[in-house]
Amino acid sequence: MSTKTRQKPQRDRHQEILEAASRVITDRGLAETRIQDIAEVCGVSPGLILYYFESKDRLLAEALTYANDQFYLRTARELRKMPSAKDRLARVIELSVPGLLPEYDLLDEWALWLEIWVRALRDPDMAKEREMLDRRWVQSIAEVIRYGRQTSEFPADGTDADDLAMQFGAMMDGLAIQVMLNDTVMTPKRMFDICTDVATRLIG
Amino acid sequence: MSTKTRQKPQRDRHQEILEAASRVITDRGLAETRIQDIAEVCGVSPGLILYYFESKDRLLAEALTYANDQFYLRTARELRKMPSAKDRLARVIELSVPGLLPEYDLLDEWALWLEIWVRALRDPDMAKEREMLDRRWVQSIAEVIRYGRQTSEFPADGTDADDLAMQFGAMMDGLAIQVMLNDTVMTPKRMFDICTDVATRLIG
DNA sequence: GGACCCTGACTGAACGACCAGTCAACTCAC
DNA sequence: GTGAGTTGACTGGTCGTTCAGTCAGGGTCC
Repeated sequence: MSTKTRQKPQRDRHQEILEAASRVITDRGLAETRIQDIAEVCGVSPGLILYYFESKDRLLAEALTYANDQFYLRTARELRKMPSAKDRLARVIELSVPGLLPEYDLLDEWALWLEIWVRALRDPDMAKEREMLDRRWVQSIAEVIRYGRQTSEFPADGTDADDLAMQFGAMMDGLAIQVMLNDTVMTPKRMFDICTDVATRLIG
Repeated sequence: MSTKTRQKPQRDRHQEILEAASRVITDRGLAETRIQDIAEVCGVSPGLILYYFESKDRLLAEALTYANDQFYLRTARELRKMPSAKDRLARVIELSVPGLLPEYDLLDEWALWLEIWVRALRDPDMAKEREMLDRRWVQSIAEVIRYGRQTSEFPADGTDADDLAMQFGAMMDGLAIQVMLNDTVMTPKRMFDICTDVATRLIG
């Protein structure tokens, strides 16, 4: 919508800074991220960053989960619109393979996960946050399974949907790490094939 | 326990520093590791660290893989001595669960893996090194499987041993991340049970 | 055996680069 | 005019790296 006050009130600086920060973190890595870098991406002075966030540390912590949060919300919305459980599952797999879909920055998403994990090692708050993000994602895989069993697309006699989702998710995490790190053997396509194959065998 | 008498030609400073460095990295994290910290653990001046290593960066890179290398060699030796393939597999699982065995510092091993991954994201040399370490480990799982099929402890009609080892290894990686990060649901015991269960179903 | 020198491990003060966080001053919409 | 938003120079501290110098042991020559 058009506004006469075209500059400031419209622009959400808080969010803008979070986006810039997660951009810089994916590019440079958490440890090499400087306030100056974030300010430059925003086209703003370094002082302003500290005007909106009480410290660099807090900003980085928020930025780490921000991008993942956005990704989850987008994906959950997308999945809900698909009528077929098989399509939903296929989409989940596609979205879990780093670098498979060029239109998504899945490599970036995964790079942020790595940084979250490292930080969670020594920051209990981040550890809690990670668990929440992870649980939520595994939960939505489980829901796809339950949905498919309900619509009879998947056989209903298998393992508990939550356990299945958890094991399947763990395997995808492990594979994604290899793909993300440019493993010569584990290419995006290979990971996709493996996941599809395992899904067919375990889920339906 | 170290006396200030300087005469040990036996003492390998290079190795001593690598051990101190990986100790500090596991305690403080790669990003928070200072040369001063490493020097203190060695009971030595900061200058000496740079006397043995051309830069902090090189030292850290070496230290990251050093501990994992030691772990692998120790484990490979141990496995070779066990006559039963089932015992070997059980041991591999035990050794893959962070925090399960108090006598091993498995949490430390895994914390170093995380740091290796993050560094490998932007350091091609480290990426190559990681792939080598990973491949070696998966390979030794595959060998356990092949060994068990040879001794008829495992059924021989299953999937290709290398593929199996790779999928199984990936799942353990994913689960280990959760355990390592103090997930409330994924405890060491639960991971162990899941791995044992999956191993029984997939391998034998 | 002792005087001398050489080597190299080791020290720690000093340097300089870098950077998070502060703050006084400025802008501009209301 | 007020105050939220914004600037950018500045401060204080940290830390990697350098380097001139110390010191102990061993070799060599007399």
